Amino acid sequence: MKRSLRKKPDSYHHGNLRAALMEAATAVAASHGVEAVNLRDLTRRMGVSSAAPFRHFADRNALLLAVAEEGVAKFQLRAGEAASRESDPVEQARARGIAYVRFAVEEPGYFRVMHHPEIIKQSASIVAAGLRNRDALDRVLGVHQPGQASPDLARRTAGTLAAQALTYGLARMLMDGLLGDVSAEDAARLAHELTGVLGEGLRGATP
Amino acid sequence: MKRSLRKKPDSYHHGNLRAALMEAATAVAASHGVEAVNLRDLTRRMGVSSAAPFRHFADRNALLLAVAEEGVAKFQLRAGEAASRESDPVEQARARGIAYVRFAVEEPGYFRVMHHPEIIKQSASIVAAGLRNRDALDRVLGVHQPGQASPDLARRTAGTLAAQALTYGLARMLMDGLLGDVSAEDAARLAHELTGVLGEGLRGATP
DNA sequence: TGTACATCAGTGAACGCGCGTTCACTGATGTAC
DNA sequence: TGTACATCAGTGAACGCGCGTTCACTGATGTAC
Repeated sequence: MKRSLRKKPDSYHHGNLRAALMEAATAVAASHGVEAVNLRDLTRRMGVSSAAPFRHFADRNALLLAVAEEGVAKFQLRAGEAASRESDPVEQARARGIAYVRFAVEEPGYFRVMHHPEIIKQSASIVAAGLRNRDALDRVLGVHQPGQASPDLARRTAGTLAAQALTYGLARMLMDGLLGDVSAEDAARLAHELTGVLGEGLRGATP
Repeated sequence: MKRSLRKKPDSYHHGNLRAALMEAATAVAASHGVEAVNLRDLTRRMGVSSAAPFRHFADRNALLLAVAEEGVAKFQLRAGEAASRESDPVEQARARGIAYVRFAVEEPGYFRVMHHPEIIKQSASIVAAGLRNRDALDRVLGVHQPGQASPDLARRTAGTLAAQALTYGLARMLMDGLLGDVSAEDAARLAHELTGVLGEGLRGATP
Protein backbone atom coordinates (compact mmCIF):
# COMPACT_ATOMS: atom_id res chain seq x y z
CA MET A 1 0.00 0.00 0.00
CA LYS A 2 2.36 2.65 1.19
CA ARG A 3 5.63 2.79 -0.64
CA SER A 4 8.87 4.00 0.80
CA LEU A 5 9.20 7.70 1.42
CA ARG A 6 12.83 7.60 0.48
CA LYS A 7 13.72 7.64 -3.17
CA LYS A 8 15.63 4.70 -4.64
CA PRO A 9 19.27 5.75 -4.41
CA ASP A 10 20.10 4.95 -8.01
CA SER A 11 17.20 6.78 -9.61
CA TYR A 12 16.89 10.41 -10.52
CA HIS A 13 13.18 10.78 -9.99
CA HIS A 14 11.48 10.06 -6.73
CA GLY A 15 8.23 9.27 -8.47
CA ASN A 16 6.03 10.01 -5.52
CA LEU A 17 7.44 13.12 -3.96
CA ARG A 18 4.25 15.08 -3.53
CA ALA A 19 2.53 12.36 -1.56
CA ALA A 20 5.71 11.49 0.33
CA LEU A 21 6.16 15.10 1.46
CA MET A 22 2.61 15.29 2.70
CA GLU A 23 2.97 12.01 4.54
CA ALA A 24 6.23 13.02 6.18
CA ALA A 25 4.87 16.44 7.11
CA THR A 26 1.91 14.73 8.75
CA ALA A 27 4.25 12.46 10.69
CA VAL A 28 6.33 15.37 11.95
CA ALA A 29 3.21 17.30 12.93
CA ALA A 30 2.02 14.25 14.84
CA SER A 31 5.16 13.84 16.87
CA HIS A 32 6.52 17.38 17.21
CA GLY A 33 3.75 19.75 16.22
CA VAL A 34 2.98 21.79 13.14
CA GLU A 35 5.68 24.39 13.81
CA ALA A 36 8.30 21.67 13.67
CA VAL A 37 7.45 20.81 10.07
CA ASN A 38 10.31 22.14 7.99
CA LEU A 39 11.08 21.52 4.36
CA ARG A 40 14.81 20.92 4.66
CA ASP A 41 14.23 18.27 7.27
CA LEU A 42 11.63 16.55 5.11
CA THR A 43 13.85 16.53 2.04
CA ARG A 44 16.73 15.14 4.07
CA ARG A 45 14.55 12.26 5.23
CA MET A 46 13.63 11.36 1.73
CA GLY A 47 17.04 11.73 0.19
CA VAL A 48 16.10 14.52 -2.14
CA SER A 49 17.51 18.00 -2.66
CA SER A 50 16.09 20.86 -0.64
CA ALA A 51 14.75 22.53 -3.76
CA ALA A 52 12.70 19.55 -4.86
CA PRO A 53 9.50 20.39 -2.93
CA PHE A 54 9.05 23.53 -4.98
CA ARG A 55 8.19 21.42 -8.02
CA HIS A 56 5.06 20.36 -6.13
CA PHE A 57 4.15 23.16 -3.75
CA ALA A 58 4.45 26.91 -4.11
CA ASP A 59 5.87 27.15 -0.59
CA ARG A 60 5.85 25.53 2.83
CA ASN A 61 2.46 26.95 3.56
CA ALA A 62 0.92 25.36 0.48
CA LEU A 63 2.17 21.97 1.65
CA LEU A 64 0.54 22.38 5.05
CA LEU A 65 -2.65 23.61 3.46
CA ALA A 66 -2.77 20.53 1.25
CA VAL A 67 -2.27 18.30 4.29
CA ALA A 68 -5.01 20.12 6.16
CA GLU A 69 -7.48 19.77 3.34
CA GLU A 70 -6.68 16.11 2.86
CA GLY A 71 -7.18 15.63 6.60
CA VAL A 72 -10.54 17.37 6.57
CA ALA A 73 -11.68 15.24 3.65
CA LYS A 74 -10.55 12.05 5.39
CA PHE A 75 -12.35 13.02 8.56
CA GLN A 76 -15.58 13.96 6.82
CA LEU A 77 -15.53 10.58 5.12
CA ARG A 78 -15.07 8.67 8.35
CA ALA A 79 -17.57 10.76 10.28
CA GLY A 80 -20.12 10.27 7.53
CA GLU A 81 -19.59 6.51 7.55
CA ALA A 82 -19.86 6.33 11.31
CA ALA A 83 -23.06 8.36 11.33
CA SER A 84 -24.62 6.31 8.55
CA ARG A 85 -24.47 3.22 10.71
CA GLU A 86 -26.99 4.75 13.12
CA SER A 87 -30.62 5.59 12.51
CA ASP A 88 -31.51 7.71 15.54
CA PRO A 89 -30.37 11.32 14.92
CA VAL A 90 -28.94 11.69 18.42
CA GLU A 91 -26.95 8.50 17.99
CA GLN A 92 -25.76 9.78 14.62
CA ALA A 93 -24.44 12.92 16.25
CA ARG A 94 -22.82 10.83 18.94
CA ALA A 95 -21.19 8.61 16.33
CA ARG A 96 -19.71 11.68 14.68
CA GLY A 97 -18.29 12.75 18.02
CA ILE A 98 -16.76 9.36 18.60
CA ALA A 99 -15.32 9.38 15.10
CA TYR A 100 -13.80 12.76 15.88
CA VAL A 101 -12.04 11.47 18.99
CA ARG A 102 -10.91 8.39 17.17
CA PHE A 103 -9.54 10.47 14.32
CA ALA A 104 -7.52 12.57 16.76
CA VAL A 105 -5.89 9.44 18.15
CA GLU A 106 -5.36 7.63 14.88
CA GLU A 107 -4.32 10.65 12.82
CA PRO A 108 -2.84 13.20 15.21
CA GLY A 109 -0.79 14.69 12.38
CA TYR A 110 -3.82 15.51 10.27
CA PHE A 111 -5.69 16.62 13.36
CA ARG A 112 -2.99 19.05 14.42
CA VAL A 113 -2.50 20.54 10.99
CA MET A 114 -6.19 20.96 10.27
CA HIS A 115 -6.75 22.64 13.64
CA HIS A 116 -3.88 25.06 13.31
CA PRO A 117 -5.22 28.63 13.43
CA GLU A 118 -2.85 30.04 10.81
CA ILE A 119 -3.81 27.34 8.35
CA ILE A 120 -7.53 27.41 8.97
CA LYS A 121 -7.46 31.14 8.38
CA GLN A 122 -6.30 30.56 4.82
CA SER A 123 -8.79 27.99 3.78
CA ALA A 124 -12.43 28.84 3.28
CA SER A 125 -13.17 25.16 2.72
CA ILE A 126 -11.80 24.16 6.11
CA VAL A 127 -13.75 26.87 7.87
CA ALA A 128 -16.86 25.77 5.99
CA ALA A 129 -16.31 22.15 6.99
CA GLY A 130 -16.07 23.18 10.63
CA LEU A 131 -19.31 25.11 10.40
CA ARG A 132 -21.06 22.18 8.73
CA ASN A 133 -20.01 19.91 11.56
CA ARG A 134 -21.21 22.35 14.16
CA ASP A 135 -24.52 22.77 12.34
CA ALA A 136 -24.98 19.01 12.20
CA LEU A 137 -24.75 18.96 15.98
CA ASP A 138 -26.97 21.99 16.49
CA ARG A 139 -29.65 20.53 14.28
CA VAL A 140 -29.90 17.52 16.54
CA LEU A 141 -29.35 18.90 19.99
CA GLY A 142 -30.25 22.55 19.79
CA VAL A 143 -31.30 25.53 17.78
CA HIS A 144 -30.13 25.57 14.21
CA GLN A 145 -28.43 28.74 13.05
CA PRO A 146 -26.78 27.65 9.84
CA GLY A 147 -23.29 28.70 8.98
CA GLN A 148 -22.72 31.77 11.11
CA ALA A 149 -19.03 32.49 11.42
CA SER A 150 -19.28 33.95 14.89
CA PRO A 151 -21.92 31.82 16.52
CA ASP A 152 -24.52 33.52 18.59
CA LEU A 153 -23.76 31.77 21.83
CA ALA A 154 -27.09 32.59 23.36
CA ARG A 155 -28.85 30.63 20.63
CA ARG A 156 -26.90 27.44 21.13
CA THR A 157 -28.07 25.20 23.93
CA ALA A 158 -25.92 24.25 26.85
CA GLY A 159 -26.32 20.67 25.67
CA THR A 160 -24.83 21.34 22.25
CA LEU A 161 -21.93 23.23 23.69
CA ALA A 162 -21.31 20.66 26.38
CA ALA A 163 -21.22 17.91 23.78
CA GLN A 164 -18.84 19.86 21.62
CA ALA A 165 -16.56 20.81 24.51
CA LEU A 166 -16.49 17.27 25.86
CA THR A 167 -15.57 15.78 22.51
CA TYR A 168 -13.03 18.42 21.68
CA GLY A 169 -11.49 18.20 25.13
CA LEU A 170 -11.25 14.43 25.11
CA ALA A 171 -9.66 14.48 21.67
CA ARG A 172 -7.08 17.02 22.74
CA MET A 173 -6.32 15.32 26.03
CA LEU A 174 -5.68 12.06 24.28
CA MET A 175 -3.57 13.71 21.62
CA ASP A 176 -1.52 15.63 24.13
CA GLY A 177 -0.82 12.44 26.04
CA LEU A 178 -2.63 13.61 29.17
CA LEU A 179 -4.19 10.20 29.52
CA GLY A 180 -1.11 8.17 28.64
CA ASP A 181 -0.95 5.83 25.68
CA VAL A 182 -4.44 4.92 24.61
CA SER A 183 -5.30 2.76 21.62
CA ALA A 184 -7.80 3.97 19.04
CA GLU A 185 -10.25 1.32 20.24
CA ASP A 186 -9.94 2.41 23.86
CA ALA A 187 -10.31 6.02 22.77
CA ALA A 188 -13.51 5.21 20.94
CA ARG A 189 -14.84 3.29 23.94
CA LEU A 190 -13.96 6.21 26.16
CA ALA A 191 -15.72 8.65 23.86
CA HIS A 192 -18.77 6.43 23.88
CA GLU A 193 -18.79 6.23 27.64
CA LEU A 194 -18.24 9.94 28.27
CA THR A 195 -20.85 11.06 25.77
CA GLY A 196 -23.09 8.66 27.68
CA VAL A 197 -22.55 10.57 30.90
CA LEU A 198 -23.54 13.66 29.01
CA GLY A 199 -26.60 11.97 27.60
CA GLU A 200 -28.08 11.65 31.06
CA GLY A 201 -27.76 15.36 31.52
CA LEU A 202 -29.01 16.24 28.08
CA ARG A 203 -32.35 14.64 28.69
CA GLY A 204 -32.90 17.15 31.46
CA ALA A 205 -31.33 20.14 29.74
CA THR A 206 -32.63 20.16 26.19
CA PRO A 207 -35.92 21.93 25.60
CA MET B 1 0.37 49.00 38.92
CA LYS B 2 2.00 47.86 35.73
CA ARG B 3 4.81 50.06 34.59
CA SER B 4 5.89 50.51 30.99
CA LEU B 5 7.67 47.60 29.36
CA ARG B 6 9.85 49.98 27.43
CA LYS B 7 12.84 51.44 29.12
CA LYS B 8 13.08 55.18 29.55
CA PRO B 9 15.07 56.34 26.53
CA ASP B 10 17.56 58.42 28.50
CA SER B 11 18.45 55.82 31.09
CA TYR B 12 20.97 53.03 30.91
CA HIS B 13 19.18 50.55 33.09
CA HIS B 14 15.73 49.28 32.38
CA GLY B 15 15.12 48.58 36.02
CA ASN B 16 12.47 45.96 35.48
CA LEU B 17 13.70 43.88 32.61
CA ARG B 18 13.12 40.45 34.06
CA ALA B 19 9.46 41.10 34.76
CA ALA B 20 9.02 43.02 31.51
CA LEU B 21 10.42 40.12 29.48
CA MET B 22 8.11 37.66 31.15
CA GLU B 23 5.14 39.91 30.60
CA ALA B 24 5.94 40.48 26.95
CA ALA B 25 6.58 36.79 26.38
CA THR B 26 3.19 36.03 27.88
CA ALA B 27 1.56 38.58 25.60
CA VAL B 28 3.17 37.10 22.50
CA ALA B 29 2.21 33.58 23.55
CA ALA B 30 -1.35 34.78 24.02
CA SER B 31 -1.67 36.29 20.57
CA HIS B 32 0.63 34.18 18.42
CA GLY B 33 1.48 31.04 20.37
CA VAL B 34 4.46 29.87 22.36
CA GLU B 35 6.59 29.14 19.29
CA ALA B 36 6.31 32.76 18.26
CA VAL B 37 8.03 33.97 21.43
CA ASN B 38 11.47 35.10 20.37
CA LEU B 39 14.04 37.00 22.33
CA ARG B 40 15.10 39.45 19.66
CA ASP B 41 11.54 40.50 19.12
CA LEU B 42 10.99 41.00 22.83
CA THR B 43 14.13 43.09 23.24
CA ARG B 44 13.15 45.22 20.27
CA ARG B 45 9.79 45.95 21.84
CA MET B 46 11.38 47.12 25.04
CA GLY B 47 14.15 49.14 23.47
CA VAL B 48 16.96 47.07 24.90
CA SER B 49 19.87 45.26 23.28
CA SER B 50 19.40 41.67 22.21
CA ALA B 51 21.96 40.48 24.73
CA ALA B 52 20.19 41.97 27.71
CA PRO B 53 17.90 39.02 28.49
CA PHE B 54 20.90 36.86 29.29
CA ARG B 55 21.52 38.87 32.44
CA HIS B 56 18.24 37.47 33.74
CA PHE B 57 17.72 34.10 32.06
CA ALA B 58 20.17 31.41 31.05
CA ASP B 59 18.43 31.04 27.72
CA ARG B 60 15.09 31.38 25.94
CA ASN B 61 13.91 28.19 27.49
CA ALA B 62 14.52 29.42 31.02
CA LEU B 63 12.35 32.45 30.31
CA LEU B 64 9.47 30.29 29.15
CA LEU B 65 9.92 28.00 32.12
CA ALA B 66 9.72 30.96 34.48
CA VAL B 67 6.54 32.15 32.77
CA ALA B 68 5.05 28.67 33.01
CA GLU B 69 5.79 28.37 36.69
CA GLU B 70 4.45 31.82 37.43
CA GLY B 71 1.32 30.88 35.52
CA VAL B 72 0.85 27.67 37.46
CA ALA B 73 1.26 29.53 40.74
CA LYS B 74 -1.26 32.17 39.68
CA PHE B 75 -3.76 29.54 38.64
CA GLN B 76 -3.39 27.51 41.83
CA LEU B 77 -4.02 30.64 43.82
CA ARG B 78 -7.18 31.52 41.92
CA ALA B 79 -8.47 27.96 41.89
CA GLY B 80 -7.91 27.70 45.63
CA GLU B 81 -9.75 30.95 46.26
CA ALA B 82 -12.65 29.89 44.08
CA ALA B 83 -12.93 26.52 45.80
CA SER B 84 -12.74 28.04 49.27
CA ARG B 85 -15.94 29.98 48.61
CA GLU B 86 -17.90 26.71 48.44
CA SER B 87 -18.58 24.22 51.19
CA ASP B 88 -19.93 21.22 49.29
CA PRO B 89 -17.00 19.17 47.88
CA VAL B 90 -18.67 18.71 44.50
CA GLU B 91 -19.27 22.44 44.24
CA GLN B 92 -15.64 23.01 45.21
CA ALA B 93 -14.50 20.81 42.33
CA ARG B 94 -16.87 22.61 40.04
CA ALA B 95 -15.54 25.98 41.17
CA ARG B 96 -12.02 24.83 40.33
CA GLY B 97 -13.20 23.85 36.86
CA ILE B 98 -14.84 27.20 36.33
CA ALA B 99 -11.69 28.94 37.56
CA TYR B 100 -9.73 26.91 35.04
CA VAL B 101 -11.90 28.05 32.14
CA ARG B 102 -11.82 31.60 33.36
CA PHE B 103 -8.05 31.52 33.64
CA ALA B 104 -7.77 30.29 30.05
CA VAL B 105 -9.78 33.28 28.85
CA GLU B 106 -8.22 35.89 31.09
CA GLU B 107 -4.65 34.67 30.83
CA PRO B 108 -4.30 32.82 27.55
CA GLY B 109 -0.58 33.55 27.49
CA TYR B 110 0.09 31.82 30.78
CA PHE B 111 -2.31 29.06 29.82
CA ARG B 112 -0.56 28.36 26.54
CA VAL B 113 2.93 28.40 28.01
CA MET B 114 2.08 26.23 30.98
CA HIS B 115 0.37 23.67 28.75
CA HIS B 116 3.19 23.45 26.26
CA PRO B 117 4.50 19.87 26.15
CA GLU B 118 8.17 20.80 25.76
CA ILE B 119 8.02 23.07 28.76
CA ILE B 120 6.01 20.78 30.99
CA LYS B 121 8.52 18.04 30.30
CA GLN B 122 11.22 20.14 31.92
CA SER B 123 9.47 21.07 35.10
CA ALA B 124 8.73 18.53 37.78
CA SER B 125 6.78 21.16 39.67
CA ILE B 126 4.40 21.77 36.78
CA VAL B 127 3.80 18.07 36.30
CA ALA B 128 3.19 17.74 40.03
CA ALA B 129 0.71 20.61 39.99
CA GLY B 130 -1.20 18.93 37.19
CA LEU B 131 -1.37 15.69 39.12
CA ARG B 132 -2.57 17.47 42.24
CA ASN B 133 -5.38 19.07 40.28
CA ARG B 134 -6.39 15.77 38.80
CA ASP B 135 -6.31 14.12 42.21
CA ALA B 136 -8.47 16.84 43.66
CA LEU B 137 -11.09 15.99 41.07
CA ASP B 138 -10.76 12.24 41.52
CA ARG B 139 -11.14 12.51 45.25
CA VAL B 140 -14.52 14.13 44.82
CA LEU B 141 -15.99 12.39 41.81
CA GLY B 142 -14.20 9.10 41.57
CA VAL B 143 -11.57 6.70 42.78
CA HIS B 144 -8.50 8.32 44.24
CA GLN B 145 -5.19 7.06 42.90
CA PRO B 146 -2.79 9.70 44.12
CA GLY B 147 -0.09 11.04 41.88
CA GLN B 148 0.33 8.37 39.25
CA ALA B 149 2.07 9.78 36.23
CA SER B 150 0.29 7.53 33.77
CA PRO B 151 -3.17 7.26 35.21
CA ASP B 152 -4.83 3.92 35.23
CA LEU B 153 -7.78 4.84 33.09
CA ALA B 154 -9.87 1.94 34.27
CA ARG B 155 -9.76 3.27 37.80
CA ARG B 156 -11.03 6.69 36.97
CA THR B 157 -14.74 7.03 36.61
CA ALA B 158 -16.42 8.17 33.45
CA GLY B 159 -17.73 11.09 35.47
CA THR B 160 -14.29 12.32 36.44
CA LEU B 161 -13.01 12.04 32.92
CA ALA B 162 -16.08 13.66 31.45
CA ALA B 163 -15.72 16.60 33.84
CA GLN B 164 -12.05 16.98 32.99
CA ALA B 165 -12.61 16.69 29.24
CA LEU B 166 -15.50 19.13 29.29
CA THR B 167 -13.54 21.73 31.21
CA TYR B 168 -10.39 21.30 29.20
CA GLY B 169 -12.32 21.37 25.94
CA LEU B 170 -14.28 24.47 26.82
CA ALA B 171 -11.11 26.25 27.89
CA ARG B 172 -9.35 25.39 24.66
CA MET B 173 -12.31 26.24 22.46
CA LEU B 174 -12.61 29.64 24.04
CA MET B 175 -8.88 30.24 23.80
CA ASP B 176 -8.72 29.16 20.17
CA GLY B 177 -11.55 31.53 19.32
CA LEU B 178 -13.91 28.74 18.27
CA LEU B 179 -16.71 30.49 20.10
CA GLY B 180 -15.87 34.02 19.04
CA ASP B 181 -14.99 36.76 21.47
CA VAL B 182 -16.24 35.87 24.91
CA SER B 183 -15.68 37.91 28.05
CA ALA B 184 -14.26 36.29 31.16
CA GLU B 185 -17.63 36.69 32.85
CA ASP B 186 -19.47 35.00 30.00
CA ALA B 187 -16.87 32.26 29.97
CA ALA B 188 -17.39 31.63 33.67
CA ARG B 189 -21.16 31.60 33.21
CA LEU B 190 -20.75 29.16 30.33
CA ALA B 191 -18.52 26.90 32.41
CA HIS B 192 -21.09 26.98 35.18
CA GLU B 193 -23.87 26.08 32.81
CA LEU B 194 -22.04 23.30 31.01
CA THR B 195 -20.78 21.64 34.17
CA GLY B 196 -24.40 21.77 35.20
CA VAL B 197 -25.43 19.68 32.20
CA LEU B 198 -22.78 17.24 33.28
CA GLY B 199 -24.02 17.28 36.85
CA GLU B 200 -27.33 15.76 35.80
CA GLY B 201 -25.47 12.87 34.24
CA LEU B 202 -23.04 12.46 37.11
CA ARG B 203 -25.78 11.73 39.56
CA GLY B 204 -26.58 8.66 37.50
CA ALA B 205 -23.01 7.70 36.69
CA THR B 206 -21.07 7.99 39.92
CA PRO B 207 -21.08 4.92 42.13
C1' DT C 1 10.43 0.07 -33.77
C1' DG C 2 13.46 3.91 -33.56
C1' DT C 3 14.45 8.65 -33.31
C1' DA C 4 13.58 13.84 -32.10
C1' DC C 5 11.96 16.68 -29.07
C1' DA C 6 9.05 18.83 -25.40
C1' DT C 7 8.07 18.53 -20.82
C1' DC C 8 8.59 17.07 -16.30
C1' DA C 9 10.93 16.41 -11.86
C1' DG C 10 14.93 16.37 -10.14
C1' DT C 11 20.07 18.78 -8.72
C1' DG C 12 23.42 21.63 -6.25
C1' DA C 13 25.04 25.89 -5.23
C1' DA C 14 23.88 30.09 -3.53
C1' DC C 15 21.10 33.98 -1.39
C1' DG C 16 19.39 36.68 2.49
C1' DC C 17 17.24 36.49 6.79
C1' DG C 18 16.35 36.17 11.59
C1' DC C 19 17.41 33.66 15.25
C1' DG C 20 19.94 32.40 19.92
C1' DT C 21 23.94 33.20 22.02
C1' DT C 22 28.82 34.96 23.34
C1' DC C 23 32.10 38.40 24.33
C1' DA C 24 34.71 42.19 25.99
C1' DC C 25 33.07 46.38 27.28
C1' DT C 26 30.91 50.25 30.19
C1' DG C 27 27.62 53.06 32.63
C1' DA C 28 24.80 53.03 36.94
C1' DT C 29 24.00 51.67 41.51
C1' DG C 30 24.83 50.21 46.30
C1' DT C 31 27.92 49.75 50.20
C1' DA C 32 31.84 50.46 53.49
C1' DC C 33 34.31 53.57 55.79
C1' DT D 1 28.41 63.62 53.82
C1' DG D 2 31.80 62.31 50.51
C1' DT D 3 34.77 59.13 48.28
C1' DA D 4 36.52 54.30 46.59
C1' DC D 5 35.30 50.37 44.92
C1' DA D 6 32.67 46.08 43.90
C1' DT D 7 28.85 44.53 41.66
C1' DC D 8 25.09 44.74 38.74
C1' DA D 9 22.62 45.38 34.37
C1' DG D 10 23.14 47.14 30.45
C1' DT D 11 25.72 47.71 25.22
C1' DG D 12 26.99 46.65 20.46
C1' DA D 13 29.34 43.91 17.47
C1' DA D 14 29.94 39.49 16.04
C1' DC D 15 29.37 34.31 15.55
C1' DG D 16 27.36 30.19 13.51
C1' DC D 17 23.26 27.99 12.30
C1' DG D 18 19.27 26.42 9.91
C1' DC D 19 15.74 27.97 7.49
C1' DG D 20 12.83 29.07 3.02
C1' DT D 21 13.51 30.07 -1.42
C1' DT D 22 15.68 31.03 -6.22
C1' DC D 23 18.31 29.90 -10.13
C1' DA D 24 20.40 27.91 -14.09
C1' DC D 25 21.10 23.36 -14.90
C1' DT D 26 20.24 18.32 -16.32
C1' DG D 27 18.65 13.63 -16.35
C1' DA D 28 14.35 10.90 -17.19
C1' DT D 29 10.06 10.27 -19.28
C1' DG D 30 6.29 10.53 -22.64
C1' DT D 31 4.71 11.52 -27.27
C1' DA D 32 4.59 12.24 -32.39
C1' DC D 33 5.84 10.55 -36.45
